[in-house]
Amino acid sequence: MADDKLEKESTEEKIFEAARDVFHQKGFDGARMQEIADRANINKSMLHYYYRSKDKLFEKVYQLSLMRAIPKIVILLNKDLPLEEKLRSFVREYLTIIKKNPDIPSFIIRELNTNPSRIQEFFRSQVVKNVQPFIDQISEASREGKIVDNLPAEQVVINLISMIIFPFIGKPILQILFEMDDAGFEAFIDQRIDYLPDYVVKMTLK
Amino acid sequence: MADDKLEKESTEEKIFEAARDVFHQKGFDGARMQEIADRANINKSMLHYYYRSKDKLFEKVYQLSLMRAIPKIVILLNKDLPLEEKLRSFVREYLTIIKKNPDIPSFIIRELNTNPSRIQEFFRSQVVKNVQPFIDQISEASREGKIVDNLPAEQVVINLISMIIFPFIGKPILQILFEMDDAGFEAFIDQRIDYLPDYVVKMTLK
DNA sequence: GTCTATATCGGGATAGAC
DNA sequence: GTCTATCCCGATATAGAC
Repeated sequence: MADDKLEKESTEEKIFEAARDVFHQKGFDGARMQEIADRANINKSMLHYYYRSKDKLFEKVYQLSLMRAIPKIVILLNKDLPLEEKLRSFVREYLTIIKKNPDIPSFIIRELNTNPSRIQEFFRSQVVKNVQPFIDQISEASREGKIVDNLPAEQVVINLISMIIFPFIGKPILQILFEMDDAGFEAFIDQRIDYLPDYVVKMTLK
Repeated sequence: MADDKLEKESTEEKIFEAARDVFHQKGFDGARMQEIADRANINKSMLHYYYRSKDKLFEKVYQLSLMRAIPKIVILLNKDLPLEEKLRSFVREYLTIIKKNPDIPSFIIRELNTNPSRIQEFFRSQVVKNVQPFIDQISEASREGKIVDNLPAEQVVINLISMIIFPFIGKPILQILFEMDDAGFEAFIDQRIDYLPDYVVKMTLK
């Protein structure tokens, strides 16, 4: 999807976009250089001309995928906002970003579970320290007795992330279970964007 | 884990268990017949002697994995219980089962997202009709105004499943984010088994 | 920069001896 | 049933002409 753009677009870009699509769908192990070439409508040897190897190409793809999924969120988490407001906008923003890149979660999760080492360093260096203020803010609130059931921050955070990310990862199940087509799924996500921010606040804060 | 059993165990069983471990960790595409053979401590050609092909072996593995993860749950969902009780036990039972087979969720989700056709038929034939009564029960409750925010059944169900399954899939993220080792993760799950059943009821029913 | 041809290798699968 | 040797294909990667 996404193209049929007859506009001029460099071979390098065409390759990258094709690679992104294929890696996202099939994962590193399932991806075939030939399929990437076909989708980019170029000769297979061009892949190596521009990117040297499958590994290097993959590296580029997942770094950009992570960059696209994470930094915008992280900025939000570092702002000096009351927890309630931060929860609300975290859920809304995150859902909105993923909606635009709906195959990134399953891609990242797949690679993370299949080949952790390749990708873990990015998390450790880029994500952890930026999420820490948010975690601290929740821990603080919990100590002050403001969190439902006095849950520790880990539980609150995982509940948040679960409800935001999982629907995209579980899309195939969802579509079978509720006989949804792609349009139905999008409507389903829009509904989530609508109610989930307030819902999360309600289920988290006393 | 799980072995070092010096007891006699048939070659066929050793192969199956090794295959299960490798397929669960690496997925179909990432798995290597050689690695399975090594782990089972047998010769590679034995794999073909007993299971003909990688495809056939995989088929056996994922069918058993699904069988292990799903039927017990499904029975529960068909019982004639009040919704509140059903929610509570659904969450508790499901968490407990997955805790014993913690790598199954990411395995199933990976294959479902990577190669849907292979696995979708099972869901369609085995799962959907058995989950339907549960879905109907929730829809009914929603019509009667008993569900928080009057959420439709799809949203309720996905919220449930998300909170149950995602922590296992997201384990690598969790472990980085909260500097958890495996013991820490298990404690984290035990905590969920403890609070989540009631928590879910509270956030779902008025 | 783009193509064709080819090298190289890994991995699934089979043959056949024991 | 178990082993060794080998086949064969598919996939990454490179060489080299244009």
